[in-house]
Amino acid sequence: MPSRTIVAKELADIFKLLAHPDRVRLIEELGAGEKDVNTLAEAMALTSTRVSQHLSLLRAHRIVDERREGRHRYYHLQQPEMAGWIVVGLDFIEGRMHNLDKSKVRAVRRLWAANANGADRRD
Amino acid sequence: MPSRTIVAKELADIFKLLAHPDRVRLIEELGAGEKDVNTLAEAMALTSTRVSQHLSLLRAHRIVDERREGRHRYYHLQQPEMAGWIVVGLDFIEGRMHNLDKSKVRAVRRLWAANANGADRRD
DNA sequence: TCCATATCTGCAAATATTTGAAGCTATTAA
DNA sequence: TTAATAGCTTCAAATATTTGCAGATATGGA
Repeated sequence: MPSRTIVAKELADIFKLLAHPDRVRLIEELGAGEKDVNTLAEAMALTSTRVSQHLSLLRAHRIVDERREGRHRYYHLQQPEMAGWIVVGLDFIEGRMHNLDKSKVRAVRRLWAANANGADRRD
Repeated sequence: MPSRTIVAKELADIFKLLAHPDRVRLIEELGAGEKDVNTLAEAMALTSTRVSQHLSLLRAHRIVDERREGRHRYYHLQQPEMAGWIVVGLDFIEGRMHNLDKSKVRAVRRLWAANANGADRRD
């Protein structure tokens, strides 16, 4: 099988993992640094079970990794740059939205970009 | 609904469109400039029906656009930068592959990056 | 008419999502 | 030291969705 085909398949797999709004948000939340499951669940207004399921999928594909401390599990992105990469993707949805909603996209971009910067500090 | 939620949903929709190897390749092919359906079908070793269906999906979501000339339809990316953005995504799959396959990723990156440059020339 | 492409049909089979209940493990309370 | 609790994970099962794809037919230009 040609390399292009293999690589396209792998890329498609990644995109499949990102093709769920909860998981997109999860990655952006983690772009700001590691967080435990409950913190994520609260921030996203989801049950922790659901968050845990998403995380287990992302973990299986090495998108995130966990660190255990006491009875908490802190998750972080294996490749922190991924959060920033997704933010770039916002450029492509801006054109598809009603004018009224474009400002929302820009607001979210600012929010998420700030989070990513937070992760860069690595303090 | 909070902006973050709306935007995450939109992003997830884009990722869903990209979550098919044929469509990833399609976008990379178009990253090199506009092409008609048959050219794409040959390059990708798919039936033109198949290619046409993928394109119609991408068209419906304004990822690509067509230009008719005689009985041909030439397709191009609405946002040519998208091809380059996807190439950046290769960084994230490199870590997940066996060492032997990493070189394949790099080879494909060179190939696709060259195509994208071709598109920049706009000649 | 022929060619290039689109659309329609229809379905199978895979696939993902979601929820509740049950199960672990580490801490805290008794 | 045992029992209770907190924080998560995992399992099971119902459901929803999809979505991928082939083959036949339609359309519109040359």
